Amino acid sequence: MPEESELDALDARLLLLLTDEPRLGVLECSRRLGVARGTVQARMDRLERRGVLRGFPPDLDLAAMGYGLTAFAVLEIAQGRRTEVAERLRAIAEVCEVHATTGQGDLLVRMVARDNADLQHVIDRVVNVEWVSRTSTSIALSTPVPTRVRPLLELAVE
Amino acid sequence: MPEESELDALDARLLLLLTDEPRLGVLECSRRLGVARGTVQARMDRLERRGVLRGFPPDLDLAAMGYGLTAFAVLEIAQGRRTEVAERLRAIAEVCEVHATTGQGDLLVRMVARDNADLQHVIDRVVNVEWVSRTSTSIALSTPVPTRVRPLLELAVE
DNA sequence: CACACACTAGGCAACCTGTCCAGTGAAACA
DNA sequence: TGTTTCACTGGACAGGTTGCCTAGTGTGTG
Repeated sequence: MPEESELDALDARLLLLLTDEPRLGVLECSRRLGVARGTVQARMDRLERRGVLRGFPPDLDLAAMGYGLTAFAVLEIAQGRRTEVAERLRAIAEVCEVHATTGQGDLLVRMVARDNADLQHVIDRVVNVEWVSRTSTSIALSTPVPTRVRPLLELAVE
Repeated sequence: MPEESELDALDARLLLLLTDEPRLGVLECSRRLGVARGTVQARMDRLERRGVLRGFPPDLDLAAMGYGLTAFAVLEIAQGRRTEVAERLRAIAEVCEVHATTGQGDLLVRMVARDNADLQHVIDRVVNVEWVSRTSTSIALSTPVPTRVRPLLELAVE
């Protein structure tokens, strides 16, 4: 039984369809793809089992929720304190994402805020976390390419 | 008619519920929240109209799809060429996200790759884009805080 | 006091879901 | 070559859900 972690064309077409119109049900998908309903159902089950398809979380627009500002911070932290720092960052609601990256113990943080005053406050909390030494923060002015997976799916369709 | 871009407690509880169990239908949500079905329906319609709720896109695990590596690049670009550079970056499938940030014309790029060789290839394509001057790239080793919105919703519940 | 508004509670037909089943073609195996 | 496995098709079924609508209630505003 080969690992087969690759997506075949049908998987990719299905995911592409769901990406464009997430509300579609299994039946409608089967019609659009020209396959039987059971097939679509089986594919979705398999994708979930394999962990490729995690689910269908609501896609929220933070800006529309009042969090119009996004900022990134690169944190340089004390040796061996990544876990502790990450934990403290996790406790800050406005911190939306943290990545540990190569380099001397760096963390890349994405955060949001309601306005400049709020952002100042959030940044303060982030950079004042214990064991954080040097930091450099920059504000997102625009997002020329919003988070996307579509192109990778298109590749998989062949 | 006030702007009212704020979420009230019910909105937040609904979104929280959908965040945890996205598959729930309107009826089930109404049961869990202890309100009438029509109310949930009305709230969801309103959230969509306001642009807060964009939809329910499939959440794909790129690692499970074979793209196990994530890298970030900060690009310094020639004055006034942000649009052109962004366009060329958009054409690269592995580029999953681009933000324009404060600083001297910087772009923050997130990209993925299948393995080290592939990553090398992707990075090359990104940093060789026209008008890109200095670049600095780092590889994501882990993600202590995966993309999340939940804490902000919890704040809104009060 | 009247009106608008949000919510509740219920009813209806059309549709979809989960779950079976039998039949087919192709690839893998002995 | 004959057999088994597997994915897919096409169809069936009951039960739940959706979209849509109506009527009644309570609250806040002018």
